[in-house]
Amino acid sequence: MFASDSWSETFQSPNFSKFLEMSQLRFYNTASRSVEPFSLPEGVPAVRIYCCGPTVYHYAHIGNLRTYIFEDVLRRTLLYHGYTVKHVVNITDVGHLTSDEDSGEDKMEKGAARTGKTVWEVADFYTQAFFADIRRLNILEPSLWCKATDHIQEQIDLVKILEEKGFTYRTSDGIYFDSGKFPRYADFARLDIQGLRDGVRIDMGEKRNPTDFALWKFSPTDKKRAMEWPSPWGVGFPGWHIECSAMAMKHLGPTLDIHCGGSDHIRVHHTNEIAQSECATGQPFARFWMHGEFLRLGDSAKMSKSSGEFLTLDVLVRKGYHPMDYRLFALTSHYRNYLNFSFEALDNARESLKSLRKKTDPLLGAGGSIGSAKAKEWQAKFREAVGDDLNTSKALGILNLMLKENLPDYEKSALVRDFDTVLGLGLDKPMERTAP
RNA sequence: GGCGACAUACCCAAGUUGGUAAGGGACGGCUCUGCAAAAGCUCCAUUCCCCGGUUCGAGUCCGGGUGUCGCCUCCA
Repeated sequence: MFASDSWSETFQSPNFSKFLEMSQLRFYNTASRSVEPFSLPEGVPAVRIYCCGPTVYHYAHIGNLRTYIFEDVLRRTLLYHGYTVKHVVNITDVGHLTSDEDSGEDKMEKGAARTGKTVWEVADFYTQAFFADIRRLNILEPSLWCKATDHIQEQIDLVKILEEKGFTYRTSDGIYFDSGKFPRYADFARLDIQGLRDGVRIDMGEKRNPTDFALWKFSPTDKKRAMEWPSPWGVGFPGWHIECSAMAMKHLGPTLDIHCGGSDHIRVHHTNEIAQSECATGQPFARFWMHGEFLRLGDSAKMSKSSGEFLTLDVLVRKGYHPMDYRLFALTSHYRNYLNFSFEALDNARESLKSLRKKTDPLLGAGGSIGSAKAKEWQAKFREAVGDDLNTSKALGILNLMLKENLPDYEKSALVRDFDTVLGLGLDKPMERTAP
């Protein structure tokens, strides 16, 4: 072995093994606050993913949609890396109150009051509107959509288990989870329990701990709720958090591989899901927790449904943008970073998609497969970028560079199709733009 | 007030374990048409909020400062 071998070493084993290592999927796990290699436990045939879905009391705004795009890219990346995926998303159509203190209004009833419809009509209307958004954004349908109101019995059963194991107590308005009996309660969100206790603003009411939450709420005595069910504890409705645990475990088993949601869910919702699920089963609830960061608005407008004004996909379409413009916009940044939304930025994305399509459309007719070493290299780069905690921004850069590369059209065509299985920009078929 | 995040060109944005700033859009220039547009080509950060420090070498590490934002109320 000569010293001059350094050149050939570059193409031999040390780097090849490094390449294999690098092509391993890596995801940021909120539970550990670090990027970890992802793989499936022995004997598990499919990746079990549960994503917190919409509360269907209003339209989804573009911030919500950003999270679903992130989850879609995750799903597509797992498929791209050869995994089978069992993906469950819930539709919250009952029990989500406007406050985590278990004292606010029911969002569904609020939606009904606003629109003059029944809660069931409201749920159906916004569920359909949500599905329409999902389709327009080219988001893959989950393996299963599940509605909270279709799983009332499962939720009651889960509360019963918690009751039998001594994790619950009764107050005048419901059955509560006693977070004081789950020592690891604060760990996931790294909560400062003492600080919460000291916080003057929290009105505990009959709760034993500030972090306790309702598992089952009793219907008010003075009026009849539109949605209520009998239970061993009295007529009422399930608390918001219990639905996710009940449905996730029913459809995916006691332990999930990945649980997703928006970053706002870390502190309360997911912390509560972990507490109630792990207390019920004695097993870890999710191996990976992945959270999408918020979209931010440049100035005055707030991404808050509560404020009454927010941007929906429909609004963007009415302004002449194509849903894929928004998808590309979302893909330009990393899902764990804030993304600043402005119409100037969206214009950028639109122009960017136009010029991208100018390069890829002529390739549409060219069939072919990825054969040459050079093409395989581009594929490996893309695969590594997207597998590195979903670095879509980098992946987009690779797409652009690849298109400039000197490769035969049939290979470029094959690569575009290949990349688009993850990007989901619809580059594999023509796109018509109605607006100017 | 408490806790936390972020700060890269006109805009969006990537940047593994420090090794000498991806990509996209806009703008400008050029080519071809030429009324214009379209299209193609090309240019575009000696520099990463500021000040110190460690280092042969820092956007990347450490300390301090400034700024923006978020959470502690509802939000994906």
